[in-house]
Amino acid sequence: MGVGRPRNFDRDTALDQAMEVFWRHGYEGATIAQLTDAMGINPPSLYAAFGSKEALLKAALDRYTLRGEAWMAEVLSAPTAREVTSRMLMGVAEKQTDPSNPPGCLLVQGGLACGSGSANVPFELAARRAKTEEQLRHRFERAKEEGDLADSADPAALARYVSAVITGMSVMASSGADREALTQVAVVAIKAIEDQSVRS
Amino acid sequence: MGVGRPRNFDRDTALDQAMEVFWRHGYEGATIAQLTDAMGINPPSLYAAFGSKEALLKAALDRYTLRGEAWMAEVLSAPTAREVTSRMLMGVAEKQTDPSNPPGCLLVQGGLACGSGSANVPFELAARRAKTEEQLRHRFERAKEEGDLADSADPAALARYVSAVITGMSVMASSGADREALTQVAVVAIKAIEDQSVRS
DNA sequence: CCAAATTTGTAGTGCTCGCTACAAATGTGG
DNA sequence: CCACATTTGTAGCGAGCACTACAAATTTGG
Repeated sequence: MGVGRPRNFDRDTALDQAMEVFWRHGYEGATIAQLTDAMGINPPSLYAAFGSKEALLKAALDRYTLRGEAWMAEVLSAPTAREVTSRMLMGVAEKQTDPSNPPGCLLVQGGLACGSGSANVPFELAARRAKTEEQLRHRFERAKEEGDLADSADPAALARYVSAVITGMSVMASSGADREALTQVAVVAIKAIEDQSVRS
Repeated sequence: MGVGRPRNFDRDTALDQAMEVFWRHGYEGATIAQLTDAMGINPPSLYAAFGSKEALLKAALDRYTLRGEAWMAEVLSAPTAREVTSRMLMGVAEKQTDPSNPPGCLLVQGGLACGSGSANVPFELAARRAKTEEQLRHRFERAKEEGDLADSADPAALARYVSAVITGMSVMASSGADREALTQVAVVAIKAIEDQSVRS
């Protein structure tokens, strides 16, 4: 099997370091020098292991998604649309101000607008953000079938709304808002969903 | 007065072109070559008139703010907090999908995360976003005094909330959401404010 | 202990970046 | 018509970018 000199770094650990650099500086703002520095490797090792700066970003995004999957499953398993939204937004307020990570969300901080050479990075990030919205939409569709959301409710619109609030909170976090500020936003935002819930 | 060769471009017109480039590509993604191209001038003219790339951005931001001031005044002049929020969010849905501009909001697209050399650009943008939030907060404080918002309402939290929704809508717009999608978000978002309004 | 395979560290590559030196062009005041 | 002041266009500066050629180092298979 393993013929040749073995690599002396762990791929996933290095990826975590790269993730943090992209998170803090964005795709374009992150330089290969910063990345290799944080990852503790040299450029040839980076390119041998990941292929290119953009491929490294995608690998980091995959890992970012993976990291949140368990939490996301728990959020979606809440019994009602209101409770799903509450867990979601409260969790976001907490996670986006977790001091062990850069503030905000990598899928937003990574880059909304890029130079002509990296034009597809914003698309890539948008596509990944859309997945969360889609998961919420499916969950809200179920909530409507279960009679938990009002018949007049529009699951797609509600999912878009929650997704927009999450993104807004993410931007606020990245510009220094603390956990209390984000929690306040979450509390207000949940009221809009309560409004469309069938009271018990 | 005018001694020396006169410049043969209009400062504000050039600024509008620069604004569009920053809006579409972000601060870091916009190159001097793209900017001078769009502005129809050469680099020395740009630097003589504006000083640096970052100073050009600030001048463009000033103009961006100026451009929205009349609309903002009209929004804030609405009679109730609910109506202010409605005009605000509906207007945002419209403006951020106006095909005569790049989608989204320059204060977000300009850059949330930057490389180490442009670290203060995100701060500059955040400070300008905060001004809108502050205007909303003052308006909501007045609404509370006027008995239009419930005694239990927190004007600062509501302003933060509306500001977050605006930012979220802006990101959605920049990644291709159409006017209808944004309007749906606005409609849902307004319900959270209605919830804290004193019914008539 | 040698040959093949792979990674590592050094030291660059060509390119594009923001920015500017310089001289020609174009205006005003005397 | 002549200084003088300012802008313009050309051409290119040093720096930093993503990326890589290359040789030394380190492993396994025979």
